Amino acid sequence: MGRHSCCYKQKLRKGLWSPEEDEKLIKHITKFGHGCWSSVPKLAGLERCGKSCRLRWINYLRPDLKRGTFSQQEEKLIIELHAVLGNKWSQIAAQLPGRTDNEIKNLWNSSIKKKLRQRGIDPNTHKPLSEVNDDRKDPSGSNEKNSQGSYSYLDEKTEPPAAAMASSYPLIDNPPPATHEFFLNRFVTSHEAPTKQPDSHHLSGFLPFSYTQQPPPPPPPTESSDIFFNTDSKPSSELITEYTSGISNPLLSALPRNTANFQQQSNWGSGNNGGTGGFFQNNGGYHPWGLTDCNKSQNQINGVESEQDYIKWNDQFLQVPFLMGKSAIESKPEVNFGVNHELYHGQQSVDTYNKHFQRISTSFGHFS
DNA sequence: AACCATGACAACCGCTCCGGC
DNA sequence: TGCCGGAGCGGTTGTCATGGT
Repeated sequence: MGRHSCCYKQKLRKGLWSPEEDEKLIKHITKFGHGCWSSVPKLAGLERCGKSCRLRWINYLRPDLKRGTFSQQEEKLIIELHAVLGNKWSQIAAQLPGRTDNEIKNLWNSSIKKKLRQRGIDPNTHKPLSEVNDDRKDPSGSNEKNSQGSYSYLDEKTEPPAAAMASSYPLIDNPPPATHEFFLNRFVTSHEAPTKQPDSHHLSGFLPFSYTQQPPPPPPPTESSDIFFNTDSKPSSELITEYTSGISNPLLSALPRNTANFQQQSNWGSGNNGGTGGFFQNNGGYHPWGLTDCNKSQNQINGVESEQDYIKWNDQFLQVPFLMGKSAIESKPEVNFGVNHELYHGQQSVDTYNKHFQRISTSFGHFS
């Protein structure tokens, strides 16, 4: 327990990642996928533990991350999800495409908590502070609605929704009785009826998506992923220049922010990339992060894999078309995993489905 | 200009879970 | 069945930027 076993083996770097380390990690994962995280540092030439590499990739380098400040809608959603799920940051993050659990957790702790308290809401229980403090009975009568007849956590004239969550959820149309019990029931139900016609395009494992007004998730690829999946991509050096010189390409703005800061503070991006293939080295269209398996031979991972193997590998990647873009979905509709239950091979239990979804969404980030 | 407080965010740590053997 | 190692999660700490005094 405790520190990851790989960390004991050698002196490993800790602390902030340098641009050079980032580049090594990105290059390795875009080319080979991460496979076993414990093997990544060695293969990528990093003096880091695998755990650190994983964290850096998932929370920062992954191309499908949505950078930038959270929108008010996102904040609302986080609050609503937190009311249901508690500090299950990874599950909350799963409902916010492009956001990481760490990011959400930080936002919660640094900002949202405070906002809620200012509004008189206890961030832990989502009940009025007064109710939490003196445990008053029947607090519902004291709650007031806003002009729209609903509660809003983020509006200035906000009243706590704890007792009236049903009417508070802005995303919910004709809501059921709110409360954790409802959601828990919903959760159970979703697992009990694997063959049931999905009532929306959303996964039903966590939330009552049938009540949401959210449109079905669009055929995935995020803008940022297009950078990597683009088969006629620009030379990497050009991309780097474009990115580091003012983010002229909107697609590139989705990339980590402080790499640009690093650029200011170091010579990263100045052309001295150590003679490597460049930051965004293209791999013929598809990049297999997250889908390697630990059985892949070291030789293959070390860059001597055959073309055929690589094609197979890309084929495997195509099994997750929602990450690949519309064309991938159209070409393989039968494996339209992640869109609804029926299309997920129809036969598999929802448990399996959810499990796979969890795994893949974790590995790849989240579809949007 | 120097110091301090605060906030945002990146990263680490400790732990649990899970699959393979 | 128990052990082990890898992956992942949530809590916490560290670092840096910024604003106020």
